[in-house]
Amino acid sequence: MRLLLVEDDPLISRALKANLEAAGFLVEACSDGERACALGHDEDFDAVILDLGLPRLDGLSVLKDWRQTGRSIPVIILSARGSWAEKVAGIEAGADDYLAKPFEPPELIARLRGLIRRAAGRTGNVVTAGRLSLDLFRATATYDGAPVRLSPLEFRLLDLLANAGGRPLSAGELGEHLHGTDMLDANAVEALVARLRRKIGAETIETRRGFGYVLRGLVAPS
Amino acid sequence: MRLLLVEDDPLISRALKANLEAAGFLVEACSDGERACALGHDEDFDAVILDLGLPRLDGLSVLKDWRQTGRSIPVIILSARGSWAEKVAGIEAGADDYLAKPFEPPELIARLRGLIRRAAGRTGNVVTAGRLSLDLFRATATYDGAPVRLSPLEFRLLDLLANAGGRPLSAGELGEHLHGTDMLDANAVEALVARLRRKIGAETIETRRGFGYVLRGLVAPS
DNA sequence: AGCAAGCCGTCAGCTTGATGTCAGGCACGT
DNA sequence: ACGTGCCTGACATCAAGCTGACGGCTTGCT
Repeated sequence: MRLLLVEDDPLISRALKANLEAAGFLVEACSDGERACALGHDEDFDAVILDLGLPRLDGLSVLKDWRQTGRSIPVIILSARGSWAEKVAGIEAGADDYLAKPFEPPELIARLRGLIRRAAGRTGNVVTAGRLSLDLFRATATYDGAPVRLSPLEFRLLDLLANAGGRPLSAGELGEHLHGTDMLDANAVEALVARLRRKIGAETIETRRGFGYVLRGLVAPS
Repeated sequence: MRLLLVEDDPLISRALKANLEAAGFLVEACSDGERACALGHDEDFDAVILDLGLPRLDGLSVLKDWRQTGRSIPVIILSARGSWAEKVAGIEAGADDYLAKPFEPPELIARLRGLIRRAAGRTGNVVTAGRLSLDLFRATATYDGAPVRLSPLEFRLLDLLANAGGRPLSAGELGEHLHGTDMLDANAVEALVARLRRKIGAETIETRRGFGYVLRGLVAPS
């Protein structure tokens, strides 16, 4: 988990960095708005902690710039001022969360985890659908956090559903894509689905009679 | 924008509801955990405002239940207690945001807008006709925001009407297009329409005696 | 090689929801 | 008022899907 910490007060920055690293994050710190803006564009972070009072370029402006150029990194805003008008401005600028100083590091960490978990569904190789999460790159799956052993076909089936973005895929379609050459018999797919359901929970794969199968609770990867 | 407001204090609930409605939200209020849980499962909301201290079923439990069963509705938690341990628990249970009482309604509204905007993610090609909306991509429909289960033929029937751009389609025409090969009996179409009306509201499909059927309040997709 | 384990296509029986049909009942246009 | 055209509740069918069982195969280990 790689974080960008943008905070001009060196004391706070250092303390926070230590805290976050202790929590297992990889932290990149920077202290002015322009550099933050550039880093946000050039590198990939799982989340950003953004202070509002910054030299050279205000935090809100940095955020707006990212959002306007399509960067969708999760951003949590820090501010010394606790007025709700501030918060509103931050959220409207596209922040994903807001935290007023002073705050307890554990809260920040919890919020970061929440943000990252939620953002994971739409970024990179991890897709979540309800209690299931798939790492498409490493070909692994977890259910309720516990790893699940999936056979190759089972995994590809889930992969297809996950990448369908909510469109129901019929047994026919699935069979076609699963078995490159000939179409797999529809019943074979049904059997596969049955076996999968036993592993990852029946509710995860929803049947839409006449349409096909859909992953329930899918966070669309866009 | 349809909201579910879960709050047991009738005073707060009423005031908040008024505020939110003034802000243009459609608000459904309920005051106990079990009902909230059921509503969250059965209907579709754009976001949920969830109080923690609830009779019959605690707010956190409600939230966990939703998350475990794959409901990914944005949830913002309210709590009288402002301890960060509380917040952490809420966020780890899957809340998308947290607000401590007392708070200013405008802040709640701003946060809600932020949440909904972020969750909106992918909408796809959606057609609306009055209180009905059809997602042609996902083959789903909602009526007043609540999901409606449609059979394949029902869905295709609506699809045809939606793409007719206001021209009335006779039972004969519909029967022809619906059943690729032979023409479907006109009465079969009538029966289909009847079933459909029971699901999506009688006023949505208008009968033009002698001409056919039209979707009322259709918004052209192109 | 010999054996056990795991993967996966096929079958057959069963459950459930989808849909065509029928027979009246209602309503609108004249 | 009257006669089509439309609406609908009930029913009969039937296809879509679900499962448990089985057996052929491949893989890995001894």
